[in-house]
Amino acid sequence: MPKELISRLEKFVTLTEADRRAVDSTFRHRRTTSAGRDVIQELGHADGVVVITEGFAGQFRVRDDGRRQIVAFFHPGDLIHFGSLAAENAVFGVTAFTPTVTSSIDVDGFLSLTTSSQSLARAFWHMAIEQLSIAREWLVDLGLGSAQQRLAHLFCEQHYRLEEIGRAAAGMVRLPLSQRDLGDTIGITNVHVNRTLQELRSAGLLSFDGIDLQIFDLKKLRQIAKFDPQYLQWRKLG
Amino acid sequence: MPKELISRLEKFVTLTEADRRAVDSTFRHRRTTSAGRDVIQELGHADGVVVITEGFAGQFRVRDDGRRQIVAFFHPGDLIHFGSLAAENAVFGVTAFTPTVTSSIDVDGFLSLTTSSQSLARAFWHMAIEQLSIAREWLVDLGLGSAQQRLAHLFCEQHYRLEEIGRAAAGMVRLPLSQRDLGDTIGITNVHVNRTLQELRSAGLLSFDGIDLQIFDLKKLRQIAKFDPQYLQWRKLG
DNA sequence: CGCGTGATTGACACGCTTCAACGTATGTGG
DNA sequence: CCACATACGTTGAAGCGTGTCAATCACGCG
Repeated sequence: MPKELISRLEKFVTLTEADRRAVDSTFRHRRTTSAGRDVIQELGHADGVVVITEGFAGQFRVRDDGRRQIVAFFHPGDLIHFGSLAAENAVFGVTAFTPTVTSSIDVDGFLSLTTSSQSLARAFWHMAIEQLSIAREWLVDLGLGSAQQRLAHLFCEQHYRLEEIGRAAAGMVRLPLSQRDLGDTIGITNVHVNRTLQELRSAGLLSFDGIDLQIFDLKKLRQIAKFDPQYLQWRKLG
Repeated sequence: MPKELISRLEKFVTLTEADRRAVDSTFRHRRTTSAGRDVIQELGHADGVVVITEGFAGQFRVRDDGRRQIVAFFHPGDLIHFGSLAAENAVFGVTAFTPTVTSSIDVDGFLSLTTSSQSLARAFWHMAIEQLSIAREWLVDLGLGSAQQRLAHLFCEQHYRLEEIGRAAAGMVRLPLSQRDLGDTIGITNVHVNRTLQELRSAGLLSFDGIDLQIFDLKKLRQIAKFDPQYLQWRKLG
């Protein structure tokens, strides 16, 4: 089933046919979630290691006062949850921005998978470390960037990641996020997102309508964003 | 050597004597770094998986304009680098706030270690996921918190983590950070850190002199910080 | 057609930054 | 032992980026 996962793993290592079959036969529990629903409930009991195979989802926390912070975006092939490998309950929820398909595996099965093949172990480690790397890059962004810079950085990263998995065409990517969603990600209000978007638009850098993002001047946008994709690049190993 | 690492691993799983010996014999390359120096060079070539066994260090990025963002703090037992498990070069540096001792292991050795024992695999996975969890908690903090709340949160987390490894006594922990360091962590200027510290101090919540942090009213501080240690708590497995 | 959700705009308020000055402690070389 | 340098902490005043509040607009849907 999860060919999206397999091709992601092969970003990091070369898999044998046996590796591929092993992944294919263990990630079984398939589930679909419609847009607007939660794939993982915040504070809900969530077991297993979960991968997203189709759709677009975001990891978030909601505070008592209703304010929300999005801490990650997930595209096909991304691991969205590490189940009871980690805590009993999920401390972050995951919501589906589009209809989403996920596959999961229980933790013991996951550990068997990674102990049976060093290639798989290495590949899954890479995937986790990549997420850590992305989260820390976001920290740099939130800590040092202006609203404009943060928004540009977000767009650059999503564009890069979507292109990497073959979902970008001529600078165009699908990014179905409201201005509120964007604000909840980069830590500013939806009102200010609106104004900041207008700046980027009127500078001729991009167009964005809440669904599709079209980048006209990638080089300049990356400059504004101080976006250097090194944190998303890895050497592939045997 | 790395008994700090072993006791950290045992936060997550019960290790066998063989597991302990395996860890003990593989993490060998011992290195010391004096305060103020970098344990890992930003953009430098850095191989191996590295654990800190003594001291206090921070992971950071410095931008062209000289501004710095600290993205993680490391205490004894923490993994501070995943070497070529990840990218060729480190995209974040790690600097020593106190004299620091680290042990490292080459990546192949690390993978052998984790494929040889499911307990060890599970424990190391937990350690990585815990770091991911912390990074995302920081994102929530930076995205939603005021200066006061962020500073309080930082203090609460460091206190919790230090207490966990037996380095807190009666609300007192060693935290040798300048006001600039604090600001570079929570994304505000050193000037504003100063003012914010005064608020917390004059509210009778804590005292801090750049070296020692003494918390007088943990409950109220956590309330201000909206600090819930759940993201640092894990169930221990056989 | 009427409603709800999201986008847009304007006016005003405020938290934090910036800049600059000054204090204090520590260390160093003459 | 003093002169000086350096690093960090503290304080004040002014400016700016972003938040807040509120109104209006645009669109899709039942």
